[in-house]
Amino acid sequence: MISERSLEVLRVIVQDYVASREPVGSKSIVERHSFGVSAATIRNDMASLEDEELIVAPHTSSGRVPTDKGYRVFVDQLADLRPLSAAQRHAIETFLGASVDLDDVLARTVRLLSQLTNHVALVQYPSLAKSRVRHVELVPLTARRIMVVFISDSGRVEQSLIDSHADVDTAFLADLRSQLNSAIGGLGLADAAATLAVYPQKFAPERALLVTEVTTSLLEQIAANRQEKLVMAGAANLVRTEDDFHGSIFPVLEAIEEQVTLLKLFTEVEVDRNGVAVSIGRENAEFGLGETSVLSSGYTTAGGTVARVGVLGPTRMDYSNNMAAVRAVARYLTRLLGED
Amino acid sequence: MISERSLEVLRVIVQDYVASREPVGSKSIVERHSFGVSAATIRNDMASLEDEELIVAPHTSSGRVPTDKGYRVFVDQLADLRPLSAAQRHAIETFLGASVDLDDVLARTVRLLSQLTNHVALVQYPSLAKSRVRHVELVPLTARRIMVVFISDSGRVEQSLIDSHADVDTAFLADLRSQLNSAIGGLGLADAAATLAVYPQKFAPERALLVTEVTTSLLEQIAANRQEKLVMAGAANLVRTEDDFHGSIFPVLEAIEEQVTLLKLFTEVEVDRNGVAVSIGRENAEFGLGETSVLSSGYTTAGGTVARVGVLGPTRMDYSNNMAAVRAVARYLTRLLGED
DNA sequence: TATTGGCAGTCAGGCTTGAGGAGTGCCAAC
DNA sequence: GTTGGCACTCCTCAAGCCTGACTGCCAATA
Repeated sequence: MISERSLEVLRVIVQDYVASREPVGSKSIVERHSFGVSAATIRNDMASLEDEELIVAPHTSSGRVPTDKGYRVFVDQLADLRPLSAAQRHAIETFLGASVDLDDVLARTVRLLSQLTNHVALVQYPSLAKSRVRHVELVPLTARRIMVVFISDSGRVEQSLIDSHADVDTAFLADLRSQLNSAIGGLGLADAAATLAVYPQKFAPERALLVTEVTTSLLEQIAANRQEKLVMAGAANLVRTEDDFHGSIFPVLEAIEEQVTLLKLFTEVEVDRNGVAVSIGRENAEFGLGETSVLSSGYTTAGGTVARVGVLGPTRMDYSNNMAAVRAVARYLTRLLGED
Repeated sequence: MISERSLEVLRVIVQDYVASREPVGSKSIVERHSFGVSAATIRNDMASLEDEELIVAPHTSSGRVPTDKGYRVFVDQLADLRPLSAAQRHAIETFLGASVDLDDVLARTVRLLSQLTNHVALVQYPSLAKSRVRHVELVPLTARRIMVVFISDSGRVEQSLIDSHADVDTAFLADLRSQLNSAIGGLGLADAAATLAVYPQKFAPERALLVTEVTTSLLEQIAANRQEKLVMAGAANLVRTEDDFHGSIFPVLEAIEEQVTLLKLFTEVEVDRNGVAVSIGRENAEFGLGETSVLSSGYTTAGGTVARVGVLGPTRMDYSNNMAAVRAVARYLTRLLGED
C-alpha cells in the first residue's frame, strides 16, 4: 500500500524532474520541500514507489525518474490544472477573436497553442463524417464547365469543377440546384450519399447524364472528405526537447506528418474528469510515439460535431500547465465556433 | 588562374564530400578517380583551389571541404542535371496525375518532392495577386445569411459568410450576382478591388447597405489573400541531416514555419540556365538559413500566374539530383495546371 | 615548367585512467 | 515508524597518450 506521503513524494519527483531534467534524489527532496522528515525516510518512501513501478533509477545509485505509470498516477490523481495567467487568457481572446473563417481560426489556434505550451500543437478539422449538409451550390462558369460547391454545417466548404459532356442548360441547372437542396439539405452525410446514389434515376434520360455528373462529383467530395484533416504547428519545439527522446526524434516527426496515426490517437483516447485526455509514453508505442505524451480535448461546432485539439510532446512535460492550456483553448474554440 | 584539372578536382571534392560527409584528401582522390597524376599533384591543385576560396580545410592537416563559393561554382559550371530514373518519372506521373483539385495537387506535390529528394519540399500557391477574377457567387443560406464565394482563374477558391442587417431579397441577390460578375469578371485583382470600392454608390439607399456588405466581404477576401500561401512537407528529413548543421536545426525549423521568410527567398532568387534557382548557404544568412540551400523552379497555371516549387536542405546536398527533381516536378505541374 | 616521391609536422578522435561526487541500501539505534 | 551513519556503486569529467590521416615543402626528375 502506498502512503499519503509517498504519493506526495511522487508528486515532487515528477515536478522536480520535469523542471530540472535530472534524476531527483532523496537529499535534494528534503532540501527543496518541507516534508518534516529526514532523507532516510524519503528513501524508504522512494523504495515503495519503486516497488510499485512508479519511479525507477536509471542506474545504480542515481536519483529516480518517474515511469510512464508514475506520470499516469500523477496526471490522474495529483496534478491540479494550474489556471492560465491573465496574459495567457488575454492572448487567447485577442489572437483567436480576430479570425474570420474556419481555416483562419484553426490556423491561429495551432500557432497559439504551440506557443502557450512550447510543444507541437494539433487541431483536427470538424469531422465531415458526423456533420450534415447545409447547402449545395451549382455554378455555371462557362458553357460546359460547372463548379460544384458543398457546404457542411460545421463550416467546411469543398468545391470541385466538372466538365460536362454537353452544353449546360442554365435554367435546368438552377432547378436541379434547388431540388438537390431540398432532397439532401439537412441530411447526415451517410444519408445524403445514399440519396445521391439513386438520385439520377428520377430524371429523363437526356437529363440523367448531367445529373449523374453532378451527383458523382458530390459523392466524391463527401467520400474524399470523410477522411479527416489535421493542422499542426510548432515542430521546432520537438528539436528543443530533443534530449528527452532516448533515440532520435526522426520517427516522431515522421509520425506527425503521417496524419492518420495522429487522428487515430486523437480519437481513441478517453477524456478524463478535467475534459482533457492524456495518453502517456508507451501507451502510444504502437504509433511510434513511445516516448511522447499526447494531451487532447474536444471542441464543438455549431452543427454539434465534435473535433479535437491537443498537444504532443515528450513524456517529460509540464502536464499541469499544458492540460490547462489545452482545455482553455478548446473551450474558447467551442464558444467561438458554437455561436456561429 | 584555375586550371581545367583543378576544376575537375573541385567537382570530385564536392561529389565525394556530399556522398561521404567526410573531408576529402588528396590520396583518396587519386584512389577513387583516374586523374593519371599523383597525389602530390592533386595537392598542388587543391592549394590553388584553396587560394581561390573554393575549398577549405576544417583544421590543419585534414581533407578539404567545399566552401559556399565552391558549391556555387559547382552548381553554375560543373553540375550536370542527372536525368531522373524511369521509376522516378513514373512516380511523378501516377502520383500527381491522380489528383483532383488544386489543394490536392499541391499537397501531393510537396510529399512527392520531399520523397524524391529526401529533403524539405515547399510549394507556393499560385499567386492571387497576379491572377484574375473568374467568378463570384452569392448563395442565400438562410433568411439573413449569405455565402460569398470568390474564384480566381488560378483555381483558388475563397469563401466567407456574412450575416446581413436585414432579410435578404433573393431575387435581388441573383441580380446582384450577375451584375457583379459582369462588372469584375476577368479583371485583375487590383482593378477588381478598385471597382468594388465604389460599386455600392450606384444603388438606391435601401439596397446600398446589402451591396456594401457583399463588396466589403469580397474586398476582405481579396486583401487577405494577397498574402501568399505555402505548403511544406518532409520536415523529418531535416532531423536526418542534422549533423550537417553546425549549430542546431532549431532556427531552420523556425524559419520554415515562418512562411513569410521563405516566400521572400523563393521569389527573390533568380533562375539559372536550367530553369532552377539555387541559393546557397550564406546567401540565405539574413533568413537564419546560413547553412541551407534552397532550390526552386517556377510553374505556370492556366491563368498565366507563376508560382514556385522547391526544396530546402543542408548546403551539403546532392545538387545534381535535386535540381533535376525540382525541374521535373515543376514542368509536370505546369503541364497539369496549365491545360486546365 | 609541371610532376613526383619522401618526410616532417600538425591535429582530431578514440581510448584509458583516476579522482570526485552524488545517491542508494542497509542496519542498528531511537 | 523514523533516523544517522557507513560502505558501496556507478556516472561524469578531465587529463594524458596514442594512432591515423593529411598537408606543406623540398629536392629530384622528365
